[in-house]
Amino acid sequence: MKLSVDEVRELLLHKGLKVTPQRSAILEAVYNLDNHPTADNIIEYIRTAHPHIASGTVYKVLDVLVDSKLIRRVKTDKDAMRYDGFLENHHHLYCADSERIEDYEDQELDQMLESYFKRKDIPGFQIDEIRLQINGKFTNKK
Amino acid sequence: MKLSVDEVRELLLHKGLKVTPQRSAILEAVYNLDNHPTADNIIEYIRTAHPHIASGTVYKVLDVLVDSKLIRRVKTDKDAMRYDGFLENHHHLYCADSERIEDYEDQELDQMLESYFKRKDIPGFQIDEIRLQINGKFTNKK
DNA sequence: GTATGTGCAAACTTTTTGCACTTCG
DNA sequence: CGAAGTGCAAAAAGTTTGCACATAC
Repeated sequence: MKLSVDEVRELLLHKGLKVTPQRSAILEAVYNLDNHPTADNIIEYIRTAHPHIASGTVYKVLDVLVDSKLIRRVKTDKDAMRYDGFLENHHHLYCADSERIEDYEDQELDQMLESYFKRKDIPGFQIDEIRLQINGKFTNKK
Repeated sequence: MKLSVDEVRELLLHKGLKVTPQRSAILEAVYNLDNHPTADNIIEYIRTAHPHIASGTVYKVLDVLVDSKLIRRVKTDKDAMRYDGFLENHHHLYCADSERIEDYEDQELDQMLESYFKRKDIPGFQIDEIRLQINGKFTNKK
């Protein structure tokens, strides 16, 4: 998924956020880096075009983008948080060896889970969303 | 799940690990603290009985225990890693508001997922295990 | 013009590391 | 006894914070 600066601008405005060059660059970076980048990956990527951005700013902007649901945080077993610009509901394939994370989308699976949990109530818990962590190994090269 | 020091000793020996007071105390702590504790929670808990344990040791031991599959790391959206002493395959209920995490076990669900992914191959990926992150809100008090 | 965002640097939290000393088997 | 584990303290890595200055609307 590649987005232009204009499309990114639209996304920000649509959420009622002020459009700044930093926000545009960071949002564009998360969408265009498709490897579920860390904050550090994002900073490095942005600095090629935008050398004076402060890392504190990147963290602050990432928080804003997560809060307004333009991007998501991705859980990992490692220390650094990773980010995800894929908007539709989806799951993740994790490979512990390579630390590679790929998106996995499957509507049939989502429907199956939805009808399952509609039937099978969890006492004392109200479900917002279900995400699968599919752990295993990639058998192809990237 | 409450374990005695002797049961903990057995678990360590069974994995071919040397038994030390620190390892026993840490493993016991992870099993007996049922709130998916952080390293800090574990240190605090152990120090009541074992005041001189070094935090570096706790981190080293936790790594060993995770490697030998006696405990698991639990992914969260927050900074601190959490640990889980529940051995059987299970899923997690997450509440972002309260940071509470509960275990969720359901064999019917596991069977459904297993047969689904047996049928639906993911090209280029070999599945080891599937875990659900069920995000939502707890409606009862703890 | 004003509320909001950014840069910078310092601080903070969590985790890792190196090395001398200790302990388990 | 020897290999492996521990304590300690220092440092690394990732992230947050406070405040003066700059910018979007």
